[in-house]
Amino acid sequence: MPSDKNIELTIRDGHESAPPKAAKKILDVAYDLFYRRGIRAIGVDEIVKRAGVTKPSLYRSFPSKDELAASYLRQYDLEYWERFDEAVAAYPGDPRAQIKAFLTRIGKRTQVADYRGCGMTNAAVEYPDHSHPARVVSEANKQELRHRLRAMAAAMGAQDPDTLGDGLLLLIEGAYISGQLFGLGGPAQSVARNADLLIEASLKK
Amino acid sequence: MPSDKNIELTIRDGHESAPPKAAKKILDVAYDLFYRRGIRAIGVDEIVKRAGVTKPSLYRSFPSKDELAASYLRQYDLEYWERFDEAVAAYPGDPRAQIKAFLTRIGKRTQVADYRGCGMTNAAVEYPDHSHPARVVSEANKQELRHRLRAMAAAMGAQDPDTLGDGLLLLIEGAYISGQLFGLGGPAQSVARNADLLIEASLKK
DNA sequence: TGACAATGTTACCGATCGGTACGATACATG
DNA sequence: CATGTATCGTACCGATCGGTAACATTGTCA
Repeated sequence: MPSDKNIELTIRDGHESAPPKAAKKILDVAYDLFYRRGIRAIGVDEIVKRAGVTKPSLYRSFPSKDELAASYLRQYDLEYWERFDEAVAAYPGDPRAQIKAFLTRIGKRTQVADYRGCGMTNAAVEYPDHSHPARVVSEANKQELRHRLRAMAAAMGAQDPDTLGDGLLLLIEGAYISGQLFGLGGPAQSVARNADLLIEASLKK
Repeated sequence: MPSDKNIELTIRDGHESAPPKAAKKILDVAYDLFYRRGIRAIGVDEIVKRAGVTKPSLYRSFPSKDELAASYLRQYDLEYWERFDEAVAAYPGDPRAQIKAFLTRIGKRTQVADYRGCGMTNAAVEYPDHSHPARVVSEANKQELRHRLRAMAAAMGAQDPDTLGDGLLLLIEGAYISGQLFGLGGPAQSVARNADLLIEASLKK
């Protein structure tokens, strides 16, 4: 589900001129394959074959497979915050409703066969080395998520905003993982309700 | 941290007689390597080298790398429920305290550099294919965890036991994942407190 | 000592891994 | 039209992947 916007930002840092058309096709295919089947599970040969290009084309646009994986995650990051900001924009000034909307959406997404969870989370599991290009992007995304959740917990008047923000983060990560572990009917479908219960219990009385 | 007990149960289904000594060394090394660096990241050559054995020895005890990975997870499963049952045994008849003890332990374990989360969860992320031998073991472990948590939620008098049990599962999975994502000082350290808040809010008034 | 199971050794297999050298081809601009 | 530039495809690289064949060696126990 990569969008067409901002592709150039994820390729070669956007410093070069117009990005080659092949690069977009490669990134689109890599996005789909990396997300659905895992980064380590996909070889560059399969990517170029499915993209209808050749291997040298890939290495002209991306310095390595690891960097291609990082580009995939940068694209994922863009779309992630788009979804997040949609939920925020839907309920201006009401962080509790924003969280509820975001988690309801996550809960729905998990209830589909072959749901694969969060690409960021999965990449971090695949690459425990903190210096790996893909993991760097992943960790930055999660740090940002933590910041936002803690800020929203504070804005909704939590007794201990950091604890509530972290609790929401745990529920979200749990939903990503259990969504792909249990499939339909799994625990992830209750993430929004559990989050709301936790919020209710964490507000200043 | 593989223990010496019950090894034979995870090798060749335990139907044969005494397990070869080489098999234990192989499984121990594979356990450590698979857990710390990931299954896909480790080749059989590295396993046999670190175990001080040869490749044919590995394939005499394990039919394939995939089955070796499954054996690793069966061993992990044994030790997992040992830890779980310890927490249960520490507070007989008090499921809420049992949960609290288990989650406190998880929270502590996550607060160490290079924490790698749950081997079961990680394996499921590495192998999205539901028919993979390693994933079969992983999914069975998670189903069992869900059963137990829902039963405990019912035993502690939750208004909606299935929702609370699933909520606890989400928090636990979130702790495993965020533990390896954030390292020291991450959200996982608050898993026990958040679980207790959620429990409090979920009990029949 | 004989017998057997377990392990070791060495060498090998085809497939795939990530990555590249190099010449051909399209294309825009003068 | 010519010329340079960028993208293309063919073919190839060494390394590693999971897995095996054939045979020598060890250790144990009767």
